[in-house]
Amino acid sequence: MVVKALRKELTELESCVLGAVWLRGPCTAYAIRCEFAESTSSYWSASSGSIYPVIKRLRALGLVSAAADPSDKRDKRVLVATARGASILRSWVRDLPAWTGKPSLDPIRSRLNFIAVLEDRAAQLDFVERAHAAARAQVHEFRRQLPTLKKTSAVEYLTNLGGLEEVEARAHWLGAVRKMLADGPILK
Amino acid sequence: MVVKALRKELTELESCVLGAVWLRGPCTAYAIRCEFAESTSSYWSASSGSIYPVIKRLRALGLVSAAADPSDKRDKRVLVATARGASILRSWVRDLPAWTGKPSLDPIRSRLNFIAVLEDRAAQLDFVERAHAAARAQVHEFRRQLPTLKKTSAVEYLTNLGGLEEVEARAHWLGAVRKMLADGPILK
DNA sequence: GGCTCCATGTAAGGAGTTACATGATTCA
DNA sequence: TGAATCATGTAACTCCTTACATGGAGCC
Repeated sequence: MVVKALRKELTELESCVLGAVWLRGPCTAYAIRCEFAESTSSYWSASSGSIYPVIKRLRALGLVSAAADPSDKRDKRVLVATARGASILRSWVRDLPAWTGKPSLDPIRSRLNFIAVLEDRAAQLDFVERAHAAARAQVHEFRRQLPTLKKTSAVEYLTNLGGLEEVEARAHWLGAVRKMLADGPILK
Repeated sequence: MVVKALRKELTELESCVLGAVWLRGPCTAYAIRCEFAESTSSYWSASSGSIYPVIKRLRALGLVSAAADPSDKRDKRVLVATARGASILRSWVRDLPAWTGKPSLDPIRSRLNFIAVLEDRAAQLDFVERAHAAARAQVHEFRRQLPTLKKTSAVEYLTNLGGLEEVEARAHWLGAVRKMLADGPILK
């Protein structure tokens, strides 16, 4: 395996796949794919068309190694993160780029910018209330699954707690938007 | 101008550009570009290489119309959203897809998943504390500029309030992570 | 005359998406 | 024996990115 130089930083997806291999390995690419698919915060499709090329790149960079499983007649390959892979992962985690401190791209916030396109108060209120309801539903979803995680894994518990607090904040904010819209003039 | 059919939904960027033209128009593509560049939540580079092709597509779809300014010797074109554009924008704002209810992709949360790669407690604590400090800095940044927005524009005030509440939640969460790490065992 | 800002674009490339394709294994 | 799952991949496409290219307008 020829190890290519890192011409630039890994993408978020590449880093997360590397992390998953480091954390769960030895395991197959398929297992990683399933984990991404089941994950609550699956912002990636994690289809075979994305995951296998990512693994290929990580292997070419010498960050992940793959060994064929002789007991399996299929093309099953067992992945492990290399020492170099762990080192790159470590600096990805540690060296927070400046943009990671900024708020994320919230699709509700994006849409609220143009709420004036909804011409009457009823339509604006309806929009805000549906977004609010969706946020509260997500809060309940997180609250439902947090207790089991608390027993299983401290890290998984904490990451899900982060998701919970984010959607709680969104729900709280939308409550304020709703109140401002109900009490004040139409937004334009 | 031949109007193409919408073969699928607009991307978030395309919708936001359409929204900006609808809101600020008549204006040039350059003005839109500047607005995106200055925006706090600029998740897009908004370079000319992205903005002009987007405008081109929106024009081809008949959502934005462009008129040459005879008083200007340059290739200056003044953009306005068409009625069809306003209608598409309206449904983009109104019809929230299911995924918009989910928590966003938080790079800190992504990294926390693999915090075990930082091998000693000091390194883990250092990571959490730096993320915490960055979040609090962002909170102060938002708090600083909110009062002026309150007077200027209700919508801009509300969207920035949303950003503030998100980073406040993140800061609060990282405080909890810090405490758990300081009081309990190392994360793995 | 040169510098900065206004203004519009193209070209090459990368990363991720959907859709397609293949075959072994396991279990009812 | 047939269906679901395990397992790996390719092909075409889209969108966005960086870098490059051009030229007028205004100002010192």
